[in-house]
Amino acid sequence: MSAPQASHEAAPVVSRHRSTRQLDATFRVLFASREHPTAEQVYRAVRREMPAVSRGTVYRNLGKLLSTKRVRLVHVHDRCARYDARLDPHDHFLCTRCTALLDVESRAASRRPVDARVGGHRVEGRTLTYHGVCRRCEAITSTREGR
Amino acid sequence: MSAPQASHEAAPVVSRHRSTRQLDATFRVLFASREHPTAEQVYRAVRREMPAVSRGTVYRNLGKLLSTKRVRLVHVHDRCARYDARLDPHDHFLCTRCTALLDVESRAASRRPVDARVGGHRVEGRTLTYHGVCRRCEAITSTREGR
DNA sequence: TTAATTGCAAACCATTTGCATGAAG
DNA sequence: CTTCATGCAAATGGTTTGCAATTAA
Repeated sequence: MSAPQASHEAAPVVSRHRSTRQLDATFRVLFASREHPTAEQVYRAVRREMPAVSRGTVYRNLGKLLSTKRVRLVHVHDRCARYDARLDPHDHFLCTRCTALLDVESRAASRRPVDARVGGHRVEGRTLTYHGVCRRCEAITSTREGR
Repeated sequence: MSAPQASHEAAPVVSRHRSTRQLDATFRVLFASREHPTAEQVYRAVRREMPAVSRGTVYRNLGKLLSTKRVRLVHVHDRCARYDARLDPHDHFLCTRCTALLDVESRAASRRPVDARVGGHRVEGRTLTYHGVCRRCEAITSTREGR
C-alpha cells in the first residue's frame, strides 16, 4: 500500500505498458471504425494486417485499452461486448431490424452535470441507448410499401 | 405469413404456452424480487421450493417470460443478464462500489413520447442506466471518514 | 391422445488463463 | 538482462440445445 518513493528507480505503482505492433494495430482498428465492433471483429481486422496475431492477444490488448481509458465498452442486449474508440459524450441507437449500433448526439435535456443525483444516489455517468428502426431500414420499408 | 383461419381447429400461429409448476415458480420468484437477479440466482431460488428443477428449464422459462413480455432484461456492463419483472417505465442505477442494481424513477426530462426521433431514427424505446455510488455506500464512506 | 415441457448432459461461444517462447526497454 | 507481451491451447462460465421420458390440455 505504501508507495515506494525509493532511492534508485522507484518501481512504478502500475506496470508500464509496452508499445507493441499488436497493441498499436488493435487501437488503430478501433479508432478507424465507427461501427462499434465486437472483439471478434477487431481480431479479424487486426489479422488482416498481421495474420499471426492470436485472439488471446487481441482480448488482452482490448483489456489494456479499456483500463487505460483509450477505448470504452458499449453494451447492448447482445451476448458480446462492443468497443468504441470515440470517447466524447454521446448516446447510441440500436436498430432492432438490422442490429446496427449507431452514434447519436446527447440531447441537451438528457445531458446533465456529472455530480447530479438520481434517487438520492451520486451519479458519475450514464449510459443511454435508444432502440427502434434506423432511418435506413425505415426508408427500405416505405420504399417496398408492404413491409 | 397468411394466418390460417381454417375450418377445423386452425393451428395456432404461435405455440401456446402451457402453465407448469416450473414456469409459475420462475415468474413468482422474479415478481417477488426487487434485486434484478441473474438467471443463476433465479435458478437457486426456484430450486429452494422445487429441488429437482434444472438450469435448462429455468433458462427456457426465462426465455418464455421474456418473449411473452412478462419480464424484461436489464443489461449492465456485466457478463450475465439480469431479469426484471417490473414493467413500468423506470431507469436503473448501478453502484460501482457494491454492484447493486437499483430502480430509479424516470425524470420528466428524460421521459419522452415513444414516437420521438433521435438522429433521424424512429425511437421505440430506450434504456437509461446511471452509474456511480449509491447512497448506502456513500453513507458508509462518510461515516468511516477516511474510507 | 399428442404436443409442449422437463431433466440431463453435452454442445456452444465469448472470454480468460497458464505456459514456454519472443520481443521491448 | 529483465520483464512484459505473444501465440497456442486448454480452461471457464453463462447460456443453449438434443433427446428420451413426462405431463398439461
